Amino acid sequence: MATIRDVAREAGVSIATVSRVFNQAALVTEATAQHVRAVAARMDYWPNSAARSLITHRTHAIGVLLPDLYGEFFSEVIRGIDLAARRERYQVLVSSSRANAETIVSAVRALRGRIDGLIVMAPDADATTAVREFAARFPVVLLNPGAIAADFTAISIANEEGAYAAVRHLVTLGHRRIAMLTGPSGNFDAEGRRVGYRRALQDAGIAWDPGLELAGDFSESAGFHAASGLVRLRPRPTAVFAANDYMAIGLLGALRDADVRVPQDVAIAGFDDIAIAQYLNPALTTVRADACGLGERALQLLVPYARERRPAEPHRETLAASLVVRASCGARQANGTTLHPHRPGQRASRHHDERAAGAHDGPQA
Amino acid sequence: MATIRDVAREAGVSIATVSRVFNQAALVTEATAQHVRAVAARMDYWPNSAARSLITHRTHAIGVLLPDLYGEFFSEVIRGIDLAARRERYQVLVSSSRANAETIVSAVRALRGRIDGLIVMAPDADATTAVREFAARFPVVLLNPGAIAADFTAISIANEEGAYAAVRHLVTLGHRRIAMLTGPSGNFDAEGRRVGYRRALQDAGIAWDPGLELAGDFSESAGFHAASGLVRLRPRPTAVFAANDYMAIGLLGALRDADVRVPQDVAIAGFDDIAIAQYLNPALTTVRADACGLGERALQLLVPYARERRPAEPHRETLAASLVVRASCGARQANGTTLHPHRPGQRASRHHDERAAGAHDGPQA
DNA sequence: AATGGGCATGTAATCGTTTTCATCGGTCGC
DNA sequence: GCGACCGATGAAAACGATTACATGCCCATT
Repeated sequence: MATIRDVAREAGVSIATVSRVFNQAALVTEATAQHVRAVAARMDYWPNSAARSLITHRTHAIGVLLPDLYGEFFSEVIRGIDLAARRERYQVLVSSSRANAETIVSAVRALRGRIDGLIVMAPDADATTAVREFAARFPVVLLNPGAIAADFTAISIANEEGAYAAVRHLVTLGHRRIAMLTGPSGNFDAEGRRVGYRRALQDAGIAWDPGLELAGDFSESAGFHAASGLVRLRPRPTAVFAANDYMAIGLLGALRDADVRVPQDVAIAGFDDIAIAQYLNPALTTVRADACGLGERALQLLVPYARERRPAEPHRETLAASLVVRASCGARQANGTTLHPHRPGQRASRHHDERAAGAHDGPQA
Repeated sequence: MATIRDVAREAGVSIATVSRVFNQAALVTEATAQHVRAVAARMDYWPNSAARSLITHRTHAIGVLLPDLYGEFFSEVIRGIDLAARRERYQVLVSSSRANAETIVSAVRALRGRIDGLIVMAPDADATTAVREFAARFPVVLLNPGAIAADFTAISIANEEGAYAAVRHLVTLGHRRIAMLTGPSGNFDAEGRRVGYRRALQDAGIAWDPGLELAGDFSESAGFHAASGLVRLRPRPTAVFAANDYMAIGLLGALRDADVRVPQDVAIAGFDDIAIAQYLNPALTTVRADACGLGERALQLLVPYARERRPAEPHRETLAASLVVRASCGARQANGTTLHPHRPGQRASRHHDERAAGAHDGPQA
């Protein structure tokens, strides 16, 4: 592989000149520049990034730390980050880890020196505290952290408002006995959604019943298993708000097996609007969380700090989550499972149905 | 940030010794080593990877080039790669690009010097030729390339055998008029599946009817739109094999709107076994392609070459694809949409139903 | 004609490692 | 008791770029 020295010799200039040509930095005669570029192209030269980052202290790469590379939500987040990174000409180094503090610290350590900034998905307190110290002297943006991360730069989904909108929708349809299938305790998203659920009940003048909060863990099987507990409740709830779509899907499957009709016997709403939500039968009413946009925005936020390699200043942003009304709650569109495909693409194109009641419809947090 | 020099001074040894301690390479007294490690830990020292790779010519990172970061298949592939990379202590640099040759070349160029090896998803001829030259002098593993990539190291899904198994299943159920919803022309996966479809018909003594091959592009909307053409065919096909699950899902949605019953009026089979296939109504009979395993295996294959930085020797591997029988084809499990959730996890755990008829059941290719 | 300024280019120091080779005790064999 | 050897450590030369500073050169100004 040709080095800058080879190119310089071949082009009859000094290495400084070659360097300048490749950094469009300074004043080089256009003629010289063109000549150098031609020689470099002929020799198939490209600056060695290790040498470059050794002296500049910049890698032009950002790291992404995720609790686990599983499920559509994460993959959409990565897609958003990648999209924005391509625009900004940054490389993306992904690293998943079990969500415990220890592995996060070791992952951060392994990334050190390879990246200019870091995006961390911090779904619980453990993850947040693990990067706290690091973030004090390095550009870090957190995704969906809880309130404890007040001194970070962070961006989150409007969990509470989204959940509020979903539950209010159920209330509007006449439901009074509304159960919730919660996410794992300690998970910030899960907590936010639970809070939104309770607030919506309260605002509707419905007394909160702890017996109606069924414990889940965001997995399909949790939704599946929750069904048996659900149908045993007396009186049986007429509606269920699941903290995410996967659980709603599991629940839907189990209810079908148990011959409980949705939405006639029980209305169901989820959260996330994963791609298949609209293809379920009945199509799932859910809250759309723009995971891709979340990733994109996180990178945008990070880049200026990454460029200067200074810790990000505390700043919080929230991405609206909007309610998507479909058939599973029995709203007027109940029979209108009509799909409106457009935007053809490779493998999976994403279609968006009619949106209703944005998160902003809910009361201010 | 402390450098090796600081640690050496503080520990009262030379930098060579510190370096040796961190590379567990050579003979250093255990006492010295412990002391150095203690000092390093106290100073929060970690070797600078740029300096390291400048001199060793190794980055301990591998690149992943995907046509687009969209859809579950890709995200599962990345997950597999990440899983294996973590075991091998390699970092993963992901880079998506439109699948045309030009952007692939520029992506490869941007990755150069940052990675020790590269995994390329090469769904068509363009992508394959674009990396051909590069692969001659750099470790590259291709994912799902077509036959033209004979001189590469590559690993693929048994598209043809999987499709064969699916169509044979339909034949076994008594179907004679079986349509296929194809993938984009030029796409290797799509081609392989089409070939498997035709061969299964031929082996069953069913004449091939070009009118039964409906053009699709792997998107849900393609499946949706194909429905109208399908129901207009006379006599109407009694079964449809869709080249991937997304199209099967779109088709399912459209047929529901058109009041065509599945599987009673039309049986449907897909390909990929995406996570939600089992939750559809009816649950989708499909071919399980182990995307995660594909990614894992690709990394395993790549690592030895990456370590030595020598081009991979041509070697091809095929990952079996197995038929998963569910209700959408009306097999005996038709009413048995029972789910068997297990393996609870974060967000999305993946459940596997009973498998039947592995790809190996099909005749040898 | 001498001086100064600006612009293009070159020289050399530097980034933080790894690694070759030299050095230096100490032990062993005789 | 002495040379050979061996095992631990150190000194210094890479690796391939960036960039501060020095150096000419040319032209304009006086």
